[in-house]
Amino acid sequence: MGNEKQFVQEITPKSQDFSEWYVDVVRKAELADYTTIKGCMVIKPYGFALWENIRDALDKRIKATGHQNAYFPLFVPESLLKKEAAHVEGFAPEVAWVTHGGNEPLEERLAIRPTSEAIICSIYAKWVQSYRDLPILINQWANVVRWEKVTRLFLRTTEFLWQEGHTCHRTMDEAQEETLKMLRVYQEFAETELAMPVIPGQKTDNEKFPGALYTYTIEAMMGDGKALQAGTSHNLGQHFSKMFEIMFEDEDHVRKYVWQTSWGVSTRLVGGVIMTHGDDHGLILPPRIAPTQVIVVPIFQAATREAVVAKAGELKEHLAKICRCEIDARDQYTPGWKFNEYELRGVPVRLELGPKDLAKEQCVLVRRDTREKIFCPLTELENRIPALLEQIQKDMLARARAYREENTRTVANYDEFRQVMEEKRGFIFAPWCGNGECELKVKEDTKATIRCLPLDNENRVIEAREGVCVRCGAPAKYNVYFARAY
RNA sequence: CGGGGCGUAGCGCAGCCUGGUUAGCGUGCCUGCCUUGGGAGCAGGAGGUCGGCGGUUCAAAUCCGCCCGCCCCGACCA
Repeated sequence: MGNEKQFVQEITPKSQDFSEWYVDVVRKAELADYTTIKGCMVIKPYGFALWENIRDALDKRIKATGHQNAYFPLFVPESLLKKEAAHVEGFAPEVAWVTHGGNEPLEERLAIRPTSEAIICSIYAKWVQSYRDLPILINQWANVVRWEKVTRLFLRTTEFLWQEGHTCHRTMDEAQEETLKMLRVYQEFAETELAMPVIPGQKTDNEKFPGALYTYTIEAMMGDGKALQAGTSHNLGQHFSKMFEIMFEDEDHVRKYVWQTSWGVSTRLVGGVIMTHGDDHGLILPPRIAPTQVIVVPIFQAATREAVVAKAGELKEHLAKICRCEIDARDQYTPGWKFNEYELRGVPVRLELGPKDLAKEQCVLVRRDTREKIFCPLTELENRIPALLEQIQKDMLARARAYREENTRTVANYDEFRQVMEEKRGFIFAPWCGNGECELKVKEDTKATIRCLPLDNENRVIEAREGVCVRCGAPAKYNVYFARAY
């Protein structure tokens, strides 16, 4: 165990410095690294494989709900970006501009998209003529650029990858239905695939998207008790359609503006997965998105090498048909080294096979999440592995949910609110009067913001029937989640 | 963008205060032997514009100035 102690020193313990722990894990698990460009990271093959799995799982859901993928330009002419006032105001400080083409100054400078509402709306205006053209249900996977002052690997980088859905509808009700449908898609996706429990809710006016009528969010709790906005879905109303003149002639011969939505999640989710599940040994990846689900580590001496490696290779070939399975038979690394390496990388299950196992026709399975060892007859592997992966996925979600519940508190008064936010962090579920000024004051006092107004099963914001605002004492309108956020 | 910390081999660091041979240590890397059930051992070897630019000096990793990057804490954001 002395060796383990030494190894663990390579990663800053979570409890000692969560931020350092996070950076250590990202870099040592080879998810990403810094580059020579400020705020821009390189997503390394292992990190990108993880992102691809996340992307593919979500892409299936986006298509299953009737959307099609398309691709729009990277550049947004300044005149387009400026059309929607709140929108341009919100994004102005973080827009990167292209001013030259080769050596020639451009007549009009081009924004590199911080988000694509402007460019997409300008094109939708040409596509929509009749109510028969609606709805338009399009998604794009793209990179966007936001000139952030403070960046963090995956959580906030200057350039990041995401998907952005952009839809047009005939009525307000239809747009609202779409907005909430996609919010629930995000929730189901986060919980099923990422094992990341989230709270779906509505953003306050202070926190909503620039240009949106309503913004909805899924909020997750990270291992340090801070909140992560893991996805957003906006009802854009007619703000953009009016500015970009996206109009259709309805059945009643009246020309009307379309009702729009947009919704997105980004590579930030990778950061969320790390901070939801990781421990002092490194990453813990949910099986459904783990690039490698089972790593086979053969253990051998010179005399047993041939037999063990042959059998291990056979097992790997067999398992590769039912899961993402790899083998590491390199002999320049000891088994112990490999154990630590694959734990650091968060591989859900390790399969050890040594001479003793071979004699008994069994192997050792080790769960990454609990580090529990399980002896398994080789003949049962085919059944045990899928069940074990499912069990790990389920347990990870349950564990994350339990952690969130433990760290979600109610408080008796504002003094206690401040104390909890200072000492324990986590979420505070508290009554609020609905006044934005009150919200800002809380932020000033405690750095906590209202993460969301939670929704009931009918997707309605839950109104408070009793109680008074945790800060001002006025009658409460809503019960909301407060937290410090990433 | 303000306050603090850091920047020396792939990674982790010492050296800097008090300038002076060929810049060192651990680990990793390469070669060979040997090993392999929780980051093994021995021998040999390669690897550095000391973050960048400028200044002071006979002489700068070391002193001074400016800039860049990363981390932490605050103001803004997926």
